[in-house]
Amino acid sequence: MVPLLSIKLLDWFNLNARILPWRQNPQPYRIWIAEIMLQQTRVDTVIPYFNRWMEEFPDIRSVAQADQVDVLRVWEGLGYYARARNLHQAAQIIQEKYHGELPKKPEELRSLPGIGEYSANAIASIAFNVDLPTLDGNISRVLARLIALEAPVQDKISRQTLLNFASTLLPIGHAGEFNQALMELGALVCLPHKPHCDQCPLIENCQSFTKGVQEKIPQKLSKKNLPHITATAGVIWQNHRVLIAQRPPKGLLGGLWEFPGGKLEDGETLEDCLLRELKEELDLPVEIDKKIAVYQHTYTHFRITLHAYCCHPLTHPIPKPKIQPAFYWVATSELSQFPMGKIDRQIAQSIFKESLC
DNA sequence: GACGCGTGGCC
DNA sequence: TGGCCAAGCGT
Repeated sequence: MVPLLSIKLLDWFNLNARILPWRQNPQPYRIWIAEIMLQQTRVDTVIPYFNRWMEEFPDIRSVAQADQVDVLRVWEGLGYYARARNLHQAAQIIQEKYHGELPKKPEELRSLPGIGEYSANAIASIAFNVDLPTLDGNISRVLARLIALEAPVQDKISRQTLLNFASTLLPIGHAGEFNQALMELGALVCLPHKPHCDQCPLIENCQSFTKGVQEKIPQKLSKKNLPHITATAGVIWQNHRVLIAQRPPKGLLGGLWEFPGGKLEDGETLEDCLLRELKEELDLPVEIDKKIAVYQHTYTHFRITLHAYCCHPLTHPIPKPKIQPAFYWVATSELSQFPMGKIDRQIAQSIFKESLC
């Protein structure tokens, strides 16, 4: 027996579902890639990345066989780069352990790097129509409003309550549509701010609307203020080439390339900071020429003001590529081949276009 | 369980 | 314009 609420939701979804690339041709591989890209990322942002990914990597084997630099290059700009590294690793595991086919069992999906509780059930239900509920930000908000859940949805007890509720609503044989319908309703109607309750197919079932508390649910957790750091980076020139370094394989912008530099310490001038960092990282004394630009950027957990300078080496021999940390001297025309975060890409663009220094 | 992890868009 | 996110995962 399918609850009336679920019937209304599925009917609404049939009429209002957006046409999206991964819905046009819902192969398990495409669903998997879409789910990973959509983690913490808007649909409009994902669409061009998804399409380009499918051109570069049409199947799991092509991902597994790719070099990490090519995977990161396609991912550049999408953020949370561990997703790309995990996708790459997962593709290789699928090749070796699952004969190149995405596994269907939720627990096997869950064991792959980058696939957690949400994604395992989302992929199993959407790609393989396994009858399982799942919780993401949208679904949690929609369900919490339906039952006027006052506790934060992140709480363990809340999550269990919402998952149990979802289970009672789940239409057997249609879990994939049901989960997508809840997410779509959350994305298009049951918005975090100013939800469009007048357009909602579930308005008669919504305890929050009845009580007029839909804007207060789900309860928001207070956020901490972001610390602010100042840093420097050097564009070091030698024979019409510049030096770029690869970041450590994990952590912030892991595996991406950057112009070397680092954080400003207490009582240090910007120039002192840059000279110290280049000495520490590269054992390279330089002359600082002129400032290129100052960049402001906000990451998830801190803000940064980065001062970029043109530099020239003072000694020979100049450093040669090593293994980890790797670094290269590259022509400005080659910079686009190396995946970079936002700030370093801006620096690379400006020195390429304007031939600075 | 808390924290680290990107970016672009919104008002 | 700065704060607040937006289809979470790994440690």
